[in-house]
Amino acid sequence: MRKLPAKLASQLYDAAELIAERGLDGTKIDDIAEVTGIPKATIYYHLDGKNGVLEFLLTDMLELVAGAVGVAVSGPEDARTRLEAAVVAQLGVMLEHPFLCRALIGDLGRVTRLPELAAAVHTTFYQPIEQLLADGVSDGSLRQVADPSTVAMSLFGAVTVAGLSIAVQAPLEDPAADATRLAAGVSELILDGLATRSS
Amino acid sequence: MRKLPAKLASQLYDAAELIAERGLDGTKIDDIAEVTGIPKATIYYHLDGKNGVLEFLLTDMLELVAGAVGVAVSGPEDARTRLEAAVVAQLGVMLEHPFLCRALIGDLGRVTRLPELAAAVHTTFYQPIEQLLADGVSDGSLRQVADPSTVAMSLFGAVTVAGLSIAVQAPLEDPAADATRLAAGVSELILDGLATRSS
Amino acid sequence: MRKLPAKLASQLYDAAELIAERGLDGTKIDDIAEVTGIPKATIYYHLDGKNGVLEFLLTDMLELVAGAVGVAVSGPEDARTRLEAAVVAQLGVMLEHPFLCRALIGDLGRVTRLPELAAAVHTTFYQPIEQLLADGVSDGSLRQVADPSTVAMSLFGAVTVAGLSIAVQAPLEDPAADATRLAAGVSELILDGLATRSS
Amino acid sequence: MRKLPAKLASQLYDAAELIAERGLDGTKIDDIAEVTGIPKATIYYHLDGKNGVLEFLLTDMLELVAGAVGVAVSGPEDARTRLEAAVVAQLGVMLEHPFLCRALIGDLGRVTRLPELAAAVHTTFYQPIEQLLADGVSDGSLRQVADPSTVAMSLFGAVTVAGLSIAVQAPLEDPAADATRLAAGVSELILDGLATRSS
DNA sequence: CATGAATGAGCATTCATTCAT
DNA sequence: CATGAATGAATGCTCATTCAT
Repeated sequence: MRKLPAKLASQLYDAAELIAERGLDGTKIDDIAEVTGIPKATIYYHLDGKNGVLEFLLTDMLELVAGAVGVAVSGPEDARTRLEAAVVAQLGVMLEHPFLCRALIGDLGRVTRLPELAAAVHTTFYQPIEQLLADGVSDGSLRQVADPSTVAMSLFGAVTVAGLSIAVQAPLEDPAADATRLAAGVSELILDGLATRSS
Repeated sequence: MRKLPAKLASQLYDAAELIAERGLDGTKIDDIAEVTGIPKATIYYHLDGKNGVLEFLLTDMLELVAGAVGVAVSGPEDARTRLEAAVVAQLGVMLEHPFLCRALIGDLGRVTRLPELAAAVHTTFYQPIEQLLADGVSDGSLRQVADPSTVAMSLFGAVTVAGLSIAVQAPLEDPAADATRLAAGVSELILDGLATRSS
Repeated sequence: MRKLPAKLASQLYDAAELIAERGLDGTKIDDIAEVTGIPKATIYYHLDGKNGVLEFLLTDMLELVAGAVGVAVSGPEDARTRLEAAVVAQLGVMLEHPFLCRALIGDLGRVTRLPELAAAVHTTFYQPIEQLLADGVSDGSLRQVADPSTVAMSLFGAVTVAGLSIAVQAPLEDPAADATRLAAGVSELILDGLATRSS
Repeated sequence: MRKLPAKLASQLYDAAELIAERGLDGTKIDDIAEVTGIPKATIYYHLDGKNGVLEFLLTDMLELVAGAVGVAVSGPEDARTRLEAAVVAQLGVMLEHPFLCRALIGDLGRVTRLPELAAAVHTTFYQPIEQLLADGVSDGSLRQVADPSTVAMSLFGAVTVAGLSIAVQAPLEDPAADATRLAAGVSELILDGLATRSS
């Protein structure tokens, strides 16, 4: 599992759509070899089998998300603002990589079973939210909730599912714009809630 | 694909854990035959192969969810109250059937590829929410949001992921209680939001 | 293997085309059940499985051939004339039952492996010819050949293959007429040979 | 379906007897793998499944026959002589490869269903005869017959069935000698016929 | 380094056959 | 007698993976 050459890496991305469409089990190494143009044995030479391909692809995307969200989260603003930024960041990456995104979710079971990926998913998606929640209580920009853990999970779900629902659709014209719009809708929900204010 | 006898149906449920744990592709028909006690050929006689098993199992759960949510949604109360009830209902069924639930999510990609299931998922989970959102605006119990479709999706995500995060854990002591608690946390988020009120 | 009711027998013939087309191994009992309209289990009740179906069908045809050839062979005429009549008779039955005929030949290997059928084929096709050859020498209507056994085999081949080549073709308009014409050609060959007479 | 290595090809011939004895359907790929010593998966790598094996085997034999008959047919002699030579040639190859020969006939139905084989059989066996018939009329060495097509078919049958009847028997001591003897008998029939000459 | 060739291990699916009613 | 339901047994084929070159 040496660090694979940039050229191969880029070719490998062509497999994401396949995997998103059919799942990893429904995708033969031969198929991957065909769409990427990389000989089957060469894939094996550089990566650790089929799971290795998925791992490579997703690790890559997770790093992207982690990076973008990391930046958003570590800004100087109050937690509420940073939360909004984080939502935009996550959705931005998701919509830029819809196939990877779908591959990740479509094979969530398998991802769960690959220890490294499972951990990375947790670190990438869930932890920053939890942190922001705590920060928000400290700086007064977010409410104290009764069950922060549940809320963090729900937040993650709210953002991710919204992103997915778009990612499943045909190639987007302008992913960045879509991400912003989507983020606005999601943020509205998670910040203000749905209930009407009695007063 | 005749309507399979009640006895077989009940036996078939014993396969859910297996599928949840390993994914459908990681589960051999032989394994299913073994844990359920149904001869392999008999499974094939009644169902359409491995996918058929999953389809049967999930269809069943979706009907359960649809039923429970349907009751909650069609009550006489205002939309906000019904929304809360729906959340409780969905989480209730999810926590009662954690394995089916995990199977559903772990193989989400496949579920998407099985047309009937995909449609059922949509009808079961998403549509009632969308309806409630509209109702709430009418009866004044819920805010008008800028992008109802995105919000509905997010809501669905918030509830479902929260439920899943619990379902993944070891067998629950008291699913009903957990569902109620979880629902409270989720409802708090989706109704009131996270932002502190300036006034 | 009781004597099966006439109605079933007639229905069973509808399976001949299937078997001719796909071979017995390529034909599922379910297929046979479907085209004949006889429930699968009923076929088993009356016949001895799949081979039983073939055996029934072919036995029937062999009896027909045996009968027709038998009549031709046992006439009062000289052997040469009776040989011609036998050729007409065999071809007549073959062309009347092209599907059975093709089934017989197409699965010749299997037929060979079913002892009763193998014997019946020998008795039906080969023995009468051998007998006529001997008769002809006695009554002076046929030449004495060096190797009667080989010649009998060749004769059988000449007649049968000619018949088959026609049977394979689309349904015949007038099987009897075709048989007569075909028989004339074959008889010309086997009686007069191809060589030009030097004197 | 790459051109398979000579070594494999030769090993594959060991499967002919099996197929001849049991038919292709009665022969498991595992059996073929065992007798040939070629791993099952390797057979699949080089050939197109079970049918592929038969196709390879028979194609090979047909080429042999075609070659031998081709030589006989294209000699400088008159058509009658060449016809005799062709008969010897065909029978020669048949008796040298009794198993292939039996496989061909035992699964004749299947052969018919494999387009390439069907065409090859026609080209190999039937066409040369038809040609010779025409040549013979031209050079005066063979009689003009009323229905050349039927006669060609019969000839083909006469030769082939005679060959088969021998091929079915246990391994021959001296195939070449047998072929010659057999050919003599067959040629006697097809050249001179059976009828006694009135004068 | 890269890869064409080869293969071990695995498994879903089929289907003939049985038998209780 | 006839048959719908059930299943034991069998097998063709796939595919991830290896390795010699």
